[in-house]
Amino acid sequence: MRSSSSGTEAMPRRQSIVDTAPARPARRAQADRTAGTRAALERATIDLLIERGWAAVTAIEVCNRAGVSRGAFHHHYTSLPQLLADALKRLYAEMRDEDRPPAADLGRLIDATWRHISSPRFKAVLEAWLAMANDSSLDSEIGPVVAEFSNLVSPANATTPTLADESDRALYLMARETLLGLALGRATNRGRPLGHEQTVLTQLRRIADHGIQAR
Amino acid sequence: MRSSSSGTEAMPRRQSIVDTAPARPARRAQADRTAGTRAALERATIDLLIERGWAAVTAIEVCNRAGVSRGAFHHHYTSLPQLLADALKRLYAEMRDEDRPPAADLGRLIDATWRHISSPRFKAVLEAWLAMANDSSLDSEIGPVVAEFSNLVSPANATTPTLADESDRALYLMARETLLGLALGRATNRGRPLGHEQTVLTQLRRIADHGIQAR
DNA sequence: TTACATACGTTCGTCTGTGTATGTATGTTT
DNA sequence: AAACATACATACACAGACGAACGTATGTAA
Repeated sequence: MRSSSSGTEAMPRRQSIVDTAPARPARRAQADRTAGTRAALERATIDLLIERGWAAVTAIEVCNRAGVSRGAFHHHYTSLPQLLADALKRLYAEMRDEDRPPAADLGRLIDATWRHISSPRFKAVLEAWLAMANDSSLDSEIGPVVAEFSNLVSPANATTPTLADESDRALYLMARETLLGLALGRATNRGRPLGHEQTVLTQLRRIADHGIQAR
Repeated sequence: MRSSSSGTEAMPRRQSIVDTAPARPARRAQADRTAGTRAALERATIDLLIERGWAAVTAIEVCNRAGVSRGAFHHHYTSLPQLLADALKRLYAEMRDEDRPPAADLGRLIDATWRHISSPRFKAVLEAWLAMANDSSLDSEIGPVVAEFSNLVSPANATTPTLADESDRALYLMARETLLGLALGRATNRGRPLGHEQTVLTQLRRIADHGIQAR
């Protein structure tokens, strides 16, 4: 519900100058309550998404976990997908804030990508991707947010100046898929790295560092 | 209901020799019906799993798609997870039957793995993996089947004689993760390959063919 | 302090899905 | 052809989840 304070839009006011400076410096406590419960709900949503998958994210479960009533939930969000969308937005914002300036070379770029992908929170992104592929009606509500995620960890990065070199670009694209494979392995292993993860990572790093040879 | 019925069969029969050779060569038609509807249900299950994901695989949907009644379904399977398990077993059998003798070199081994992973049906495996990670109670019913899948496309292959060489083994493990990343990309793209898939595949093949160099 | 807006709680009807009878038809055996 | 088993259908009872409607409490402005 937009806070377009009542009446303002329709009738011509005599002293409209007066409220041109609403400058409401108060309005804090309420806003804080709102921010608090919204944060609680959205965090509970993401946690649930990571721990038990998309289908388990039900309004009831989220509310229980966040410690708020279903009424409170419905006061802040019109529907469950709405909550999902906002929760993913928050997650995206958090992950992006941790982002560092663009990496200088291929190795560091891969490291940066791995930093994102290896986070436990990345499972939430996986779940969102799958959910969208499985139910196209979600596209309208959470599509835009998910698209932003793809930018965080995506071939779009592959156009950065760092990858001007064509073969570096191909190498990065490949590395990204490898890392996604590892993330998938973690996701299907309750977040724990698989046994061969280190082997794969060092192999990948070696390739990134030394390029390709004929043997 | 056990047929411990009225006396008749309890009495010693005069020509009991007659039924000592039951040798029922008939029993065809019924068996065919059974096989037919079971196949229909299991195929519908897999199709649904691929198209709309784990959560969408509901008994009602499966029955509608297979064109059988819910009663028929419950006649053949005690529960929905039971059907899922049998459907996955069938899928596994199909994929394994297409398997060829072990590849001779690293490149062919990667190709063979990619043949499995790039199949549209692989999305069903992905869904099963995620579902099991999200709901541990599924472990008892579909856990064993899913474990067999892991054998089809897994590091277990990495112990084949073909990969006696240690660096080949590491390379294969990495390649497998890369391919899984690509499969994930297809799954989240409604089965269509992503734009950079070919780039990644040729890059991967080049590495497998030529090894690593210092540049 | 009155008047209102916002935040939250509770109850309700509905829908979808599941498994359990119980009925009926079609094979199968003797 | 009678007796039985198997295959399938319909009806029912129940559980979980959703959104709407309505109630209450607590901040906020006049």
